[in-house]
Amino acid sequence: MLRFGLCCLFINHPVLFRTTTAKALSKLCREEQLRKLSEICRDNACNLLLALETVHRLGIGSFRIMSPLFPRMTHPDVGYRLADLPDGVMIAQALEKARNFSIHNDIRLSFHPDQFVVLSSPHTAVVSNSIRELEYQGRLAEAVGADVINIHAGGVYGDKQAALQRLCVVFPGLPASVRSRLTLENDDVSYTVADLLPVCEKLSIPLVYDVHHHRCNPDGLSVEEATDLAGETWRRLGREQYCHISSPRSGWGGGNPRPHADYIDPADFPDCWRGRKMTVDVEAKAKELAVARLMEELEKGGALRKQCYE
DNA sequence: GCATGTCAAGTTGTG
DNA sequence: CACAACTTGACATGC
Repeated sequence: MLRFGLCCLFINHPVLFRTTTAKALSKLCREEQLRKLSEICRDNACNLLLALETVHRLGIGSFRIMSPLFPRMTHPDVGYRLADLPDGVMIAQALEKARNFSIHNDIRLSFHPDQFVVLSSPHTAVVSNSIRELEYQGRLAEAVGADVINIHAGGVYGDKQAALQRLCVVFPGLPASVRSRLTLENDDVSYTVADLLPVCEKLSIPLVYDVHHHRCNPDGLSVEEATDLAGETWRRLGREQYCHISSPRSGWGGGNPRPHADYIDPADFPDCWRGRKMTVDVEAKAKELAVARLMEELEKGGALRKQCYE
């Protein structure tokens, strides 16, 4: 019923994603740049399939694809298109293989653009860069068959409603590949589930509920209420709910609860999530080991609980 | 070889 | 006002 997701990386399996920097690229002529990028993109596209095979073998049902799968693709100086790369065709075929594998084995795929993608910014340059990055992730999501591109609502700039309004104005101008996949996630400093629900309703997009962020940045809703309200945004679109879980590195008593721990404390896993049909991304530094341990512990806990009742 | 500093981008909160 | 925290490890550089 519950499907667990791994975020981007492995710590115990030889699946490595390569990258490069704009600075390093800028020292090369265009032809050399494209040759280098082509190799990296080809390796990463092949490793994506390896990553999916590995999560499938581990019994993990979802995978978040790292944003720089094709590094610096939207960079103003060194950006490029797949068609520009010597191995462009082979790379597209590798993505197609990853797509077929995920469909055949029911592995749900998602993207999570990082903090630089801000649709609520009052600065037009920030917004247009964000749109460019989203377009890139939209094309990628289409190619590999990912159904979610999840972002935060961004900054507040002293007026939350005005910021959310800007986001709403930008949304209809996004390409269909992005609009049909875009989701909003509650964050740990600014936007809560209560803040985002009206926006998600207005735009007809789902809300990704991060329970750790909710605990860091509460809004009066209980975990169960937030889960149900967020769940409704998925249900009415006929889609499977998506949530995030993590545990605080240094516990909940004092200190900063925001940094993520290596593993998930099963006590942080909401009881009301058990047995639901949904995807839960595990945001933990021990990566696939943390997903495996959480799955084990929940099974054990479930069994123990059952014994208690009997 | 190995250690260390660097990396496109935004925003907030702290010192 | 400047800087670290978000999060993050691979790459590039320099010894």
